[in-house]
Amino acid sequence: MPLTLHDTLSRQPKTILPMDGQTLRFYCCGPTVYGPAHIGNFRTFVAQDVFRRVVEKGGTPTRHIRNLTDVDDKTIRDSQKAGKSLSEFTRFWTEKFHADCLSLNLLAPHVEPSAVAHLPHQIRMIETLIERGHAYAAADGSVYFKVASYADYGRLSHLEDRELKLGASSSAGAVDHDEYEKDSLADFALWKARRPDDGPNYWPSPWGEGRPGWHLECSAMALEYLGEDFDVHSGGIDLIFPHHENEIAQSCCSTHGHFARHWFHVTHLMVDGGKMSKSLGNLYTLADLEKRGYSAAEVRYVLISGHYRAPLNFTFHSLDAARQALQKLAKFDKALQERGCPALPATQSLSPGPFAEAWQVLNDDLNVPGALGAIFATLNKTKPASLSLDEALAVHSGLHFMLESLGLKLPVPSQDLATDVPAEIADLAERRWQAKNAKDWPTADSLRKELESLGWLIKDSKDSYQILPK
RNA sequence: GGCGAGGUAGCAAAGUGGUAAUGCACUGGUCUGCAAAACCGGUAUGCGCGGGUUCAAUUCCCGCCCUCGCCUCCA
Repeated sequence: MPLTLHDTLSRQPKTILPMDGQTLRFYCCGPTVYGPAHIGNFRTFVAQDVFRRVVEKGGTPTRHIRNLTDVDDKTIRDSQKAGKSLSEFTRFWTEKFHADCLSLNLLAPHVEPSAVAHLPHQIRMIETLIERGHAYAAADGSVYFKVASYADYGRLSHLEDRELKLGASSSAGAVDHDEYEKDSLADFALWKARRPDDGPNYWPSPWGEGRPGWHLECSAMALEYLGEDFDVHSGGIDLIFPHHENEIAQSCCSTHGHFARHWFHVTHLMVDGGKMSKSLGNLYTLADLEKRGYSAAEVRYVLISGHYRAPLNFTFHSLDAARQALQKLAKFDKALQERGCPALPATQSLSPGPFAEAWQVLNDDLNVPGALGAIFATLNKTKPASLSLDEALAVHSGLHFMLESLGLKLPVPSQDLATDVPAEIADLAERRWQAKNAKDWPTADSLRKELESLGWLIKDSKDSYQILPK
């Protein structure tokens, strides 16, 4: 079953097949490591992760590259503010990022190149662009890409006549005073000449000391690790313009390739119906949510619970819903285990089995919410206790095939959570049990109420009872 | 102003030219001394608004309203 995915460039759904017939090569724009990534950033990375998992589950190996932007205005500014060297500063945030990725069950990219580590590659690309007449050095030592030299500029973002429309832009007046050297307002920096406030963060180049422009790193690293031509390029929807537009221009002008064949963009996450922003106080990191008692798995569930091309509204209620949904899956899995299935399939599941519909839906433009719906529909009509062992094993294997495709790890069912019950609580519970057995309902009920107010719930069964944290 | 995405039950969110998946919440039942948990049910005559096409539209077409994103370095 081939995966189809919407392509931003052609605005059409396209079948995803590796152009070399073997490995699907794809590049994702990674984070700028100057602070903790927020859940909006992670919506994109999680969507890319599901994409990779579905491709691999479908039987196609992948080569996944995701860069780290470890030199730009923000990293330079904030590292100096923190009194740290750029590399020390970005290493710290890179490690934080990796820890979050691990918590969210993101598969590590095959290569995670950093901009600073690929300066020669970027310089080489600039030299080629200058030789071919697509770039020019300004008097101050900066180098710019000449947008007018590339006829196809604007195809991705559909802004063919950008310069004419600049007057309508609200930010048109905010021309960067440092970029007055440009021939045209539309031209963008490939190399930025050293400035006093860069501190010690500059490198030598044929045009003098300075640092690479942001757009260039992705082009250079994609070329290095994927070649001139590769299958899929991905990022947040905000990167379409100018970042990806510029990447296409640089890459196509410095090689003879077509660059990425397919563009996969993930729509932004909204919070409480609006944009996430620090000033509104609704910008959350994974750590913020964990502090409030939510697990990374629950966050992941919320992030994939909307289609990647539709805006998704993040709320705490949706986190609570995710918790219950995961519990429902976990309880079903437990029931299968009680029917004789192993905790996890002995080997990686190879087919969706009874969840074929969910798998099919998932392969139609990565419709995760549709797939989740189909999974629950199958769940609701399957009674583990009434299955033969073979049937149970097929359901179990299919379920895990789908969970692996979505990168969902099941929590421990809440009633199985081992908790330390304080002696005082255990004592109250025991007294209530005695009262109950003595049919002294008023005493039993008041003790149960007391326990509840202390944060503990009692779950009775025939011959015993369980104490659970509320 | 230009380009793009979206408006479906209390919340979230799929989907289809023939009468609306799924999760949460709510609610009825079974069970229980009563609860909780679990299990079995129920819950949008309706899919932003107004026209049109059609035997039939939430789904196609036209117009309008609203929300969100981008328009030079924000995933």
